[in-house]
Amino acid sequence: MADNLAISDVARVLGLRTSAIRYYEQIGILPPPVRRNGQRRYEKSVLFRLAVVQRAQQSGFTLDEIRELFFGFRRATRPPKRWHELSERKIAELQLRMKRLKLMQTLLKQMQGCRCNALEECGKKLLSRSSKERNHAYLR
Amino acid sequence: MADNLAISDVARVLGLRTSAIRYYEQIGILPPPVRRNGQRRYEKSVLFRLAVVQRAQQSGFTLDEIRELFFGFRRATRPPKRWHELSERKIAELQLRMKRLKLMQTLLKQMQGCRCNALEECGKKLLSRSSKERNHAYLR
DNA sequence: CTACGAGTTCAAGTCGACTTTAAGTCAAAG
DNA sequence: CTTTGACTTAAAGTCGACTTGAACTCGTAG
Repeated sequence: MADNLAISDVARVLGLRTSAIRYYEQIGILPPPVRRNGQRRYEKSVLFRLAVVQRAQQSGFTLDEIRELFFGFRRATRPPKRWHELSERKIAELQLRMKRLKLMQTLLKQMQGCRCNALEECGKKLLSRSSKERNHAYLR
Repeated sequence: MADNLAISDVARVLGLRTSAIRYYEQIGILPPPVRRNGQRRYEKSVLFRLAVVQRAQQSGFTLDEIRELFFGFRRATRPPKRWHELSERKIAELQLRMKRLKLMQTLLKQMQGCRCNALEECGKKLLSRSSKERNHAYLR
């Protein structure tokens, strides 16, 4: 696969629409690429960048967060303190998210075991738990 | 805490706005409650239901999925086969999501270690991996 | 020369999940 | 009585993340 990819090539590899790629450029997730006859030509590195963007989105980050987190500082200059704090928070957030997914999984499994009141019982647990959590503002 | 909760009580306990609760009723996530002088009065069970809804949302389920998954069959009748399959898929989906969060966490940690090209390298790995995955349509 | 396929821009449209606004009802307090 | 505060409805608005549509420009193939 050569460099100088057309926008449709990039789209195909990543499973995106070309409109999404233009949109990313517009909001500063992708840098404006070189042009040939007015058309965008990309180098391979954009594919790696987009792959990270996709995964970060699947991890629940917004495009604004992604821009900040991954492209918010000049490479070759070490991540500044502000970024370090941000990522530290995000790492903790991911940890919490994972715990919650695990709980959700457990609930679904319980429901499968035909514990038909699992829903209500689980709701009770969640409720008492979240009233505790609400005191030390944990997420967002 | 008595039964016969006003909509504002429910909202306060769950940390929602009243408008969200009315919206849930409208789209069938909550059953229409009894009314007193035209006003909605809820029993405690609605709190448990909403707690589950919130967690499911945080786990990445849409409201449509939540309605199907959790309120899509009459309680007391054991979950039908169709539901069982659906939840089986959702459980697998959660597993995949968790794996991805873990990967994301690893990436962030690598970037913290000032491996400033971690981003590009990680992108490469993700890309080669996802071209494999695309063959056995894994999610959605 | 013209027709095509792929690209371009800019503005407007869509979707999910709500929120906001406007106008109205009701019971209890002053 | 009138005011207050909490509720009601229906319709319109918002936000993020794109998509769609209309009108246009290219280079190449016939």
